Amino acid sequence: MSSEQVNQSLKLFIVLSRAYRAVNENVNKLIQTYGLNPTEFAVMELLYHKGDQPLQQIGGKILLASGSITYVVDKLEQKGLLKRVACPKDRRVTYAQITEKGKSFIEDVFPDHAKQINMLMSELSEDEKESVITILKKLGLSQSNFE
Amino acid sequence: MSSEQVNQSLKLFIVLSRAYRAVNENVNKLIQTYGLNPTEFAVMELLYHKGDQPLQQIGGKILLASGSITYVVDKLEQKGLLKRVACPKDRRVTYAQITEKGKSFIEDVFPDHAKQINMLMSELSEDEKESVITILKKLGLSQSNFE
DNA sequence: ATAATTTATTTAGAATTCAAGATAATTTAA
DNA sequence: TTAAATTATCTTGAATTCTAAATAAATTAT
Repeated sequence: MSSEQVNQSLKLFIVLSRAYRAVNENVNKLIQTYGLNPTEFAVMELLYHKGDQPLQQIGGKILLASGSITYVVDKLEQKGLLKRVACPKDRRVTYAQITEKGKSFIEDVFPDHAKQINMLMSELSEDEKESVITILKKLGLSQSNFE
Repeated sequence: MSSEQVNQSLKLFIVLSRAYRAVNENVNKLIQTYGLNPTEFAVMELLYHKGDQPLQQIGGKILLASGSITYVVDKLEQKGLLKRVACPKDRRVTYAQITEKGKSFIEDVFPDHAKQINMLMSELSEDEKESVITILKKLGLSQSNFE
């Protein structure tokens, strides 16, 4: 393993971090204008696009500890954007389910949200996007080899 | 702007987020073994590689609010890894400066740290790394156009 | 030179997250 | 069947981050 190779990997890590944080900071500012924080918005997107979710699963999908899920779901429930629904088959399990108000919220906000994200990516050509998607997907998936 | 283009951008955002978070989670586990948290480690790396920094600048470079810088620098100062040095030319400014202990710490830890990060990137070829670096650099730099 | 504005750091308090343990339900194994 | 182990959620307390305001110094404009 050459030291040049190591340097290239370090550089990749730095560039990946900077790009993600820079994009994410812009996306987070967007989300704030909807009156939610990024975690809350992630939960709403998940429920809207993937349907009801056991609380447990939410943690896995948006990378959040179990205690934090309770907190976020409490807040969204207070805002009327989702409700807890007991699982009839397994009484340990609680589903988070989007409400009508929650559905309207996402439907109001999401089309413009997507366009704004497209704007943030507008410096890249379609081919560049395609190739980054392919390579980063590979990189992301490989990370479970190192747990 | 076609809806296919928007979908591609959304996909890029998701893949970028997942890849970053997955890699970062592995890197953070590494850093924990050194007895620092990721923010503290980032400050130490910055001081080691880029020399003394006005507190203000640290915030810009590792994306941290001014109040948080005070907190992190306090902790590193308590651990003896850096010290505050007054700027003689501008008495508003305080520099963070790495101590001998801090220098030894980084020198002990960094070579292996870099190798481990290289390992985390080992699923990608040199060419793939090169092309992601180029494209993500462009993406990252373009984000200031949207502030 | 003085007042107003800007810049750097710190303080204070709130929000968010995590880790560890508590509780409750289910499953497994003796 | 009962005990032990596992799984899901919630509670608690600590750690980390943010925002906004306070303080202090420097700069700009009158």
